[in-house]
Amino acid sequence: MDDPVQGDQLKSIVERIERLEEEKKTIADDIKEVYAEAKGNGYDVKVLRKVVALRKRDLEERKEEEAILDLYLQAVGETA
Amino acid sequence: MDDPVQGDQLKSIVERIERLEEEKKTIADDIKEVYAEAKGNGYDVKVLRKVVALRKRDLEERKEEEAILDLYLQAVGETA
Amino acid sequence: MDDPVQGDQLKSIVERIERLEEEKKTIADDIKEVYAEAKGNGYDVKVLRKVVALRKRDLEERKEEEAILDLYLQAVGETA
Amino acid sequence: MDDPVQGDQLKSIVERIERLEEEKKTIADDIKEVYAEAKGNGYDVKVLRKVVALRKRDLEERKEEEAILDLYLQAVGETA
DNA sequence: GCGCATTGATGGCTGC
DNA sequence: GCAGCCATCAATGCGC
Repeated sequence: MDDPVQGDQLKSIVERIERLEEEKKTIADDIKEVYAEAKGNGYDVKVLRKVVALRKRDLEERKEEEAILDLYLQAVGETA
Repeated sequence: MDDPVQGDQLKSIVERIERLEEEKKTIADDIKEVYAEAKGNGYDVKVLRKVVALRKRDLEERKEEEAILDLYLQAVGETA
Repeated sequence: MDDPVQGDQLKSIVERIERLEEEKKTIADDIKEVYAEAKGNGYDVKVLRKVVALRKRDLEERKEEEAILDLYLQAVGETA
Repeated sequence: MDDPVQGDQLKSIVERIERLEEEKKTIADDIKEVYAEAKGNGYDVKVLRKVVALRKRDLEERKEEEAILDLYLQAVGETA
């Protein structure tokens, strides 16, 4: 641990994470801005969020069904 | 609502949000990757997370203290 | 806080929670048993879990759609 | 799989699991209610949770110690 | 100030 | 038996 190289590696890891988290926060703020702007244009934010969530869910649902289909196929025919 | 322009605006809003959320997810995945890589190099992820959280907290406290200091300075007639 | 009645109330709260958590654990164990039994009868537990999860998701999806429909109706007609 | 009896068995398994999961959810909701009620009576939920968690841990540790004690007793030729 | 939604942490289950 | 994965649960932050 006192090895400078090890210390540098740790430092590098932490800094990479912090950098990425900043970027993530920036994007999260951008999203908030879009909602705020939409609200300013008369949209109901709650509804908007529902729409986005529902579309996301639909997408996941579709993926999920594919996954279970694959499982069935494997269970029946031994091969994917 | 049946106004095509309004519909397009709504569509645009939803798509902008979805685009941003994808970016956010990409970054979140990057962060996970860094942790996974660190783990592969023998670091304790739990500890790592604590370090990051602690630094974040420290940073926020420092900002908070600066903000308070600014208030004090203003209160005594100094311009920050 | 030193009021015995207050102390008893706290005790009562904690005990109610603990009782409920025990019940919850019992049920969780029952679920495990069912899976184990199914496995003993030749069922693929992984597939079983997928089936259960998928059905749950379908149900939630339906509820979600109803919720968003209600929101739309409210947004349009002012009344639920 | 096309055997009706097998199909019924599968159905039965899934339904038993779903029934149990509903019960589990009911209890989880009851627990939430108790916390909410406690909050309404002026208790700090966060602290309450700590209390419950601590007692749980204590209980587990006591069991653990008993288990170790049993092992010791067996090791010296005593029957537990 | 409260409730909600997201995010992070923990513990349990499964597969190797 | 252990590591990785997943589901659950607690905590924080945000919006109303």
